[in-house]
Amino acid sequence: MLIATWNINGVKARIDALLSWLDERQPDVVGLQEIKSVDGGFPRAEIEARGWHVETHGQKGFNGVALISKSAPEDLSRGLPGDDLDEQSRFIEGTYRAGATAVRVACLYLPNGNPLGTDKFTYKLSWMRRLETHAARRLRGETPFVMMGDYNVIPEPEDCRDPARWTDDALYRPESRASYRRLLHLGLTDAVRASTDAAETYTFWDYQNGAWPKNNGIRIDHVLLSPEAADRLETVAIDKHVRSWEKPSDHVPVAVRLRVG
DNA sequence: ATGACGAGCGTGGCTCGA
Repeated sequence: MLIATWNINGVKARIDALLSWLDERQPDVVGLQEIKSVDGGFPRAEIEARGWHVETHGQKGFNGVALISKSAPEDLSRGLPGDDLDEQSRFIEGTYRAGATAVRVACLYLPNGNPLGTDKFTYKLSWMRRLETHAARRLRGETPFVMMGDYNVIPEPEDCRDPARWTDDALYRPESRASYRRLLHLGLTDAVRASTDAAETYTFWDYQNGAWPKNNGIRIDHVLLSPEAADRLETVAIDKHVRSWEKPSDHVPVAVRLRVG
């Protein structure tokens, strides 16, 4: 089962790239972040016309997440539990079946948190606490669980080109990194780091200052696996070539293949 | 040497992102 995450940075602006990538990659499930669309504005028809199933959790102007899949999910849920007053659309989750195997897949867009010293940073940290609580609950079950998305966290110094530039950024603050480590300590496996120790392994390159041609990137899009999912891990890929396409997102897809059946 | 990002919203120039 091929499961992927991609911060698409505006699904309406990126529909051609999305369709090309779906054709090429044929994922069983892909979680999108930053669709920047309400549910009614999502380009659902073009995607469904090619046989895909679409579930959205949109919001006007920014944020928004979606799950696109070959077959329809079961038990779909929208929104991260733990705060009924949170109106930002950043979480969607469903169960996908392949033969005898069911996999619970969560797609998340974790708050950026900048600038420091504002409620945006406290929102990020409180959102991460809620994610911890949710992950702990999912890990108590035995269904393979994949929790993936744009985490907006640079986990380690080697996950960026120039750590000194990020010291006062919410993506690299000790509090953000500690919270990410607490997720791992629950028993989740970072799929990319389980597959490679290679330097300069990135998933995002800024549009500005020639970041892509200079490979000045950061690794912030992560696929975390429960033990039951990690035991099934076959391959991990970062689809870097997509960053060279016309009108690209600043993020590229990250895909894992799990053994099922 | 200079200016060098992009989407959404909505029609000018903000907000938001990382």
